[in-house]
Amino acid sequence: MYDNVADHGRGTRRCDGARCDLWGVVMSAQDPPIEVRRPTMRDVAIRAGTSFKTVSRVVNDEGGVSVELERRVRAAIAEIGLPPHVGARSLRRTDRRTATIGLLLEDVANPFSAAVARAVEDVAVPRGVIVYSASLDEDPARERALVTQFAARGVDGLVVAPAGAEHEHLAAELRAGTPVVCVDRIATGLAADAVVSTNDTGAAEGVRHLLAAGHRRIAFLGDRPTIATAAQRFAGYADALREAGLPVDPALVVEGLRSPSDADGAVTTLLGRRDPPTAAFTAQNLLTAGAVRALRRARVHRRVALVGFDDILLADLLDPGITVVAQDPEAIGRIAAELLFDRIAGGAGEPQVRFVPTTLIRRGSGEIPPAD
Amino acid sequence: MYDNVADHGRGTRRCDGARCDLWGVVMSAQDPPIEVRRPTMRDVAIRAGTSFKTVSRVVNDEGGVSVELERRVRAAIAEIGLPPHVGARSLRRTDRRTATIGLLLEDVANPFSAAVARAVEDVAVPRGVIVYSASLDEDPARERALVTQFAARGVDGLVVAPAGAEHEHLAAELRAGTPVVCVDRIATGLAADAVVSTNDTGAAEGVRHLLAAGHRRIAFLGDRPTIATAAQRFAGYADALREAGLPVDPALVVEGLRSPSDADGAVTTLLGRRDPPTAAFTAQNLLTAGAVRALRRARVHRRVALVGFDDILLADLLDPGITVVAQDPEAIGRIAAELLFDRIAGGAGEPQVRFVPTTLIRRGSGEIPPAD
DNA sequence: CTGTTAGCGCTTTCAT
DNA sequence: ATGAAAGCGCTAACAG
Repeated sequence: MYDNVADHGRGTRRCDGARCDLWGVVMSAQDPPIEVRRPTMRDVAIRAGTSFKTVSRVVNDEGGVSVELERRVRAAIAEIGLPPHVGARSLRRTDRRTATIGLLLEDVANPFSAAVARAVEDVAVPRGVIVYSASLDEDPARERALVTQFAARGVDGLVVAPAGAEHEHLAAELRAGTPVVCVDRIATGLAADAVVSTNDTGAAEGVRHLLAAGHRRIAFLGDRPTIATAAQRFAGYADALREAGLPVDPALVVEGLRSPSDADGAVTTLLGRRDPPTAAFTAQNLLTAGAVRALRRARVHRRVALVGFDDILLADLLDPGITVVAQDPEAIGRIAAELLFDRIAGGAGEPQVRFVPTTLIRRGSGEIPPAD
Repeated sequence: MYDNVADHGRGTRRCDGARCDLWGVVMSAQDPPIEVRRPTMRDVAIRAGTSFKTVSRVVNDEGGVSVELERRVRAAIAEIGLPPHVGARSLRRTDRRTATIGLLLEDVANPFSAAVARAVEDVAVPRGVIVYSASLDEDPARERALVTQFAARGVDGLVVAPAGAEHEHLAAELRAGTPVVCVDRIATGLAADAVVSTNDTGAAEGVRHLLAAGHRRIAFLGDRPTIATAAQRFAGYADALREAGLPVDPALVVEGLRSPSDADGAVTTLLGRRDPPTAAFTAQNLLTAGAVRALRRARVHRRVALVGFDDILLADLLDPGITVVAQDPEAIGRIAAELLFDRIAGGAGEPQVRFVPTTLIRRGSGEIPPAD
């Protein structure tokens, strides 16, 4: 919007040209709102025949107001209303709180992110705190811009699933006194709390499950390895193979998959090989969906085993049901929000990393034995 | 949080007891942030050897600043930074804009709501506007409280999927000059724009599809009829039956279902009847999931036809695939956000209702002929 | 107990 | 072209 809402400082880009002064300078006068100004403490004070400081005292339960005056003030408020003005309050208050936090996730439309968002909200709202939310799409520039936007509105804290490897903008927030908690991914080098799934051991458990069924040629389908979770899940895959004395066959590892159709294509290619894998491990929810699609199309969904990381709705109703390493996004979101509010309340001490365990859910696809 | 963030006015409840003064009065002094105060225009001005008004001019591209001074100001900003302060700016500005909107949906974790949220964000963020989001869970009191919270932070507009039938709090926002756009549901009696699916004709199309396959005993499974969308979808069901000259059999209509397991139970009960339905129409995404589960457990998923309203991930991979009347949540969110920004920009004129068409997607479950 | 004054960071208005 | 002063709505720090 206004070009100066952008960060003016330290090299972050300013107004991006075309979109400057977007909403024009004045509001159109057509169809004017019936009531223009919301009542303020001053209005209430006049109505109650007192000073606005007294109104402030009443509203803040500061005490030291006679019952009679308080009664009059409350009556005035009941008549004309007194919507709180958090911006003005935060401006003057020593703690500068806005009762607002920012939430930055990969994509609020992804079921995992959405569940995390809901859990964060459920911790925040009962505390009277409301939540900005935004999607990053793995774009570090977008993350920086949104952190700036949130900071410009004085959020009390940030919950972030960091995109990319560079976290100086988050470190700057920390330095300025805004607590940050990472979810889903640990921001390496950043002194912030983090709440993550047991990605490596969870993935290893899933792959071990396939190994136990007798598979030796297990494909790995993952997102970009620059994404920490993707890398950790691959590490778990590799660990499990190593334990079993098997090498990681690069021909069976496909990374950098960004969508269900990417996964679909990758599986289709793998199945076309001379010696195709007898099982696959998909390292993310949407990739699992894509893999299932490919297996069905090739009509091998009852012959090729599949274990997916992260659960999906309806996965149990497919035939066979999809065996998954389920995460617990509600716990991740809840714990992250709790840690954040601890820090906002002044909680000190070393940053902590909380691991939320995954659960292997056997539903059929992971129990298919190797065909050969 | 602070008890006075709650609405002080007009009977809305104040501090709810236990949660008053939540975060304590002062921030703990342990582990103090390295840098306490973010730089302001005054700091930059001192550094540049000018007045802070000049800094304001530079930052706002107001013009009327000599090139030399502007250079110095920009240099100072580059050195010490100048994070924008939207709260302070909005306080003084005539338009009072905060470049912030509020989004109130049924449940941000529901795939439909989540897709709407993402679409709204994608319209807002490129405009430099960020989004508060919250879930209502069909609770009108929660809606009122959250609208108050949003208003207390000076949102420029609201996108709401209203819970309940009473919209006075939204009317009050409208009167105070804050535009409101409804999504998913029309708020009757409220002079606000709305963007909704063609619930009645869409549902009718789905039911007609079952009738065309020869079904005469078609069950309806829906949410609470007090929810406008649920009522409209039922109306579509009834219309389609009426067109076919069939009565609505109350024994086949189950409403008030709130969860997948509710739907599961209802279908199981219906199947246990002497003359069970040969087909079912489920009026919401999660109810469809529950119904599928029940049909599978009873092993009649290939004998009893099913059409669901609203699409679900993986619905195409089930066996049979689930025939759905798909909504277009991305379009709903995008159009709602566009309408909202039009109003924020001063767009006048009568409130408009935009209908977003649904699409029947045939996948198998809806094409099963009646068994008898 | 009550009110006055100052000032948060910024834009507006008005001088210069 | 530049700056000083006022003030947005509120809380903090002092009066009385």
